Formats: sequence, C-alpha cells, structure tokens
Amino acid sequence: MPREALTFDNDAIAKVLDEIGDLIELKGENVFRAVTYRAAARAIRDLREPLSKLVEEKRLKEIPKVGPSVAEAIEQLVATGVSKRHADLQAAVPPGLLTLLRVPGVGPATARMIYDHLRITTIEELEEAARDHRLQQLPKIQAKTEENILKSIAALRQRTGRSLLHEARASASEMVAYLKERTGLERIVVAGSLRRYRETIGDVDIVVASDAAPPIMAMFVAAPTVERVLAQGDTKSSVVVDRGLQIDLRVVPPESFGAALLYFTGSKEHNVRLRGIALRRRSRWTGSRRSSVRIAARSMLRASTACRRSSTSPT
DNA sequence: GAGTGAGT
DNA sequence: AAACTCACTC
Repeated sequence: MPREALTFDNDAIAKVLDEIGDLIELKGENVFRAVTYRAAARAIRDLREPLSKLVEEKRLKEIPKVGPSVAEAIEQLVATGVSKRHADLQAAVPPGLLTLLRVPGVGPATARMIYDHLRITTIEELEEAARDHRLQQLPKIQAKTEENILKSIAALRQRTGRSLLHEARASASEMVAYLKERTGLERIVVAGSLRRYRETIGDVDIVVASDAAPPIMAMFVAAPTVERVLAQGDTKSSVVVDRGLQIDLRVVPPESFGAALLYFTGSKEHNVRLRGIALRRRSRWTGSRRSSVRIAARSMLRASTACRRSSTSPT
C-alpha cells in the first residue's frame, strides 16, 4: 500500500497563503503584504498546473503576485508541508484570533482591537461580550455594530446545519481520495443527497465495498480532515470534518454494494416507494422479465432487509 | 510583498 | 544589454 505523504496540492497551499494574509493583518504588519499573499493565493487557485511541477521547473515567479517571499513559502510547503513564515506568524498571533475572522463584520483590525481590550479569542466569548454590551464600550464599535456581530454569529450557527453542494462535495472528494489511497480499494463512492446533487447537504454518506471493515474504519476516523469522531463501528462510522460537516461511512460486503448504494442514495421517500413496489409485485416476478424498476426494487428489498439485520438503528 | 520605472 | 538597487504605489 502506498504511504507517501499526500501531496500538498494547490488548493491546500492557497489556503495557507490566505491564512498568512490574515495573520499578517492580525499582527498589524503592512496591509499590502497581506493583500499580496491573498492575491497570490487567488492566482494559484486559477492555475491548471500543480505547483510542485512549477517548483521543479523554477517557474514560480511566472505566477502573478508571486515574488521572492511567496515563492519561498510555496517551495517550503511543497517540500515539507510547512512554511516558516506561516509558523512564525502563528507563534506571534494569539491562537484562536483567526477564528474570529469567520464572523462577518469582524475583520483583522477589529479582531485585533477586541483581543487587545478583552482578550477574546473564541466566537463564544465574542458572543458573550456582545450580549453583555461590552463590545460597544470599545473604540469604533457602537450599539449598531455590536448588534450586527450578534446577528452574524447567529447566522453562522444556523448555517452549520447544512452545507452547500460544492462545499460538501469538496470535503467528500477529499475523503474519498484519501480512503482510496490508503485502502487501495476502488469501490468507495459518495451516496446520499450529495449523490443526488441536492443544493444543500446535511450529512455526507460514503459507501465502501469490502469484507474487512475494521481497518477501513480506523483509517477513516484517523483521516487528516477529521476534527471529531462521533461513532466508530463495524458497519458505520461518523466523523465531523471542517465547518461541522458530518461524514458517515458505511462498509458493506462487495455483493451488497449495488443494493447498498441504491439504498443510501435515497431519498428516504424514494426508498419507501421502491420497497412498496417490490413487495406488491414480488409474487409476480418470475424468471426472465427485466426492467430497471424491477431491478431497483429488488435491490431495495435486499438492502432494506440487510440493513435491518446488521444494525438495530439504521441512521 | 510585488510591480514599476528610474538610475546605475 | 543585463543585473541590480532604490523609491514609490497599491
């Protein structure tokens, strides 16, 4: 099984450069430096070539907004996954301050100012301070601003219920790629509302065909993007990744893979109807007739019965 | 920090 | 002609 470090891809590097920009501003360095890092990050997201290749060919400087400093950071990230500039900034900026930037209306300058006066580093503390009207005693913050911050935090909370399709897909693809690399398995597929291309996604469902669940589950909960493990079992495990998005992983025997995929792709209502059709017509199905509905309905029967056998509470 | 233009 | 520094802007 290949165990090379997952390549730090363009998107991941762009993310770090953006964060360097934020940290520079939080620290109070020249704003234009921050702007440059963010501009470089944007240019990198538009690239169609892997940065590692550009590094080898010494062509980094061809990227707009990439000069000596940004190039050095990129080289370090490609080589080691870490950048000295980034590490130095992290050490110089109070940990947690970065998360305050997620609140719309709170930019780097405001976050810094709030921290300097109130030592606030978490969104929870920020909310509490706003409730207690401690924010509007600060320079540049009036009652209106304080109110907006409270609203922003509330909106932030609401949003963590469902994710937009493209966000969920990004997280899911990352996980699928990781699992494929680590397990060497091919049949690792996204199911659920994400497979149905719903606009918003509650949980991501991934189905794997294998008879050896435990090691797969172990790799799953140890994935680099995992922030919290909600459950780890032999047939199903659940984790939380970035922004509170939940990913469920089901490992099913290879012979049940198709049925499982159908079942977990849903929707629930669709499954119920399909199962109803299957039950009603079962007696009449003999031998050679074939139709997609029939095949699907039979799969649904297999899947739903298999599901009830294998877990007391299929979630 | 990078881009730019002037000056060396 | 090219490489480099500097001052300035964004």
